Amino acid sequence: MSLPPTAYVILGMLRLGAETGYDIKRAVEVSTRFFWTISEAQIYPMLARLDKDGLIVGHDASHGRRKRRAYELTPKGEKALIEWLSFEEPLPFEVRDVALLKLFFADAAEPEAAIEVIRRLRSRSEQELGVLRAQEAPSAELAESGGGRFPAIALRAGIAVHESLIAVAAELEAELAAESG
Amino acid sequence: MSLPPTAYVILGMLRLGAETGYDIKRAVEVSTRFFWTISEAQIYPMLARLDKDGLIVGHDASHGRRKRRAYELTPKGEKALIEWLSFEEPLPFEVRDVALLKLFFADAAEPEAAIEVIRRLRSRSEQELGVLRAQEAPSAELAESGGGRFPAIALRAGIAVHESLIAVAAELEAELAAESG
DNA sequence: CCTAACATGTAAACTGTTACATGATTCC
DNA sequence: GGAATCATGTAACAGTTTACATGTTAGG
Repeated sequence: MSLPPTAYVILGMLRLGAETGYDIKRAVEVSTRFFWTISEAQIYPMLARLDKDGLIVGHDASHGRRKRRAYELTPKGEKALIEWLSFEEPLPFEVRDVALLKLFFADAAEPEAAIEVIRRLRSRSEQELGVLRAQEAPSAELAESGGGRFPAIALRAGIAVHESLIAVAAELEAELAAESG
Repeated sequence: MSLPPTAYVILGMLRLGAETGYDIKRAVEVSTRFFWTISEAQIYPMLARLDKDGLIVGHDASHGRRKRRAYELTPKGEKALIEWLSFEEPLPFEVRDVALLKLFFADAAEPEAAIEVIRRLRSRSEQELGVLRAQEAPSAELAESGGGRFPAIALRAGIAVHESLIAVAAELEAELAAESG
């Protein structure tokens, strides 16, 4: 019974305290989306499947008339999560980035336009960095309250990636600006 | 007439000297795949479409009995490529990385298993770095022969990303080893 | 002679997103 | 009263990959 990474995102988020599909969605938006995105349309069917497979259990937690279904990990689900963490498998690093793609082909453009391509790449990464930095405080809090230190650590990795992209872009801008006078 | 990024990969590669679908496939494998992958099954249909749209022209270039179809950019195609480079659009940085995902959820594992997760992440990025570094010489050559400098520049960005991931992982390994040691 | 590389293409399957549909509750 | 947030779910669509199908030619 092998599960897609999406399933482990859900198991992992339930372990970190999320209860509903909606909780998971919000948690992903501010954390794992930097290295693994999942959408609503994947979450709800996957919750149903994991429940059916006995990795999680759901119960009705409606507030009055408001529908709400809360889930928690079963021992079997926790075991599956832990085993996945230690499972040896290929770990491809897949990136889709139009900004870097444009940089690669920037020889086709005029020098000024090429510099602009780099500027936009840097600006994009600066924005991403801002979002990531805004998560530093909440995830440090989570770590101190005993909720786990690794979310903050993974955040550090994401920050490092964008910082290095910004550094390369800034260097490049200086180089190219110097050339064109 | 808006085209998917895949179309620009093809236009860009033709501009850099590729002639056939096969050429494009090989070029992508050693270059753009680090920030944008495309497969055979996308290349050939897209070549046909771009030809139909007048952005490229194909002619038969068979060697004896060996089928071969060579394409080149039309002025319209080159214009489309240049306009795309300057086109303002959102530039999402999408990453799919199981290694970072496991790092995020590593609190569920025993400390030693968590360190192993980091080691594997580092080892993965070291391998990727090796592949990227192997491209430095050929892409520097391309730049010196007047074939364009930006492929080498984009490579620098890829190298920087993995170097920063390796640095973070090494730091982390030392931190965690000191704690458990 | 045989293997690797050259070369083109398609069908089926799979994955994932966008948009839609629906409605309750809380806060201003 | 209205907007934002909480909350669940599906259908249609778009994009991508895998596997298959086929054949040539250069080099060891």
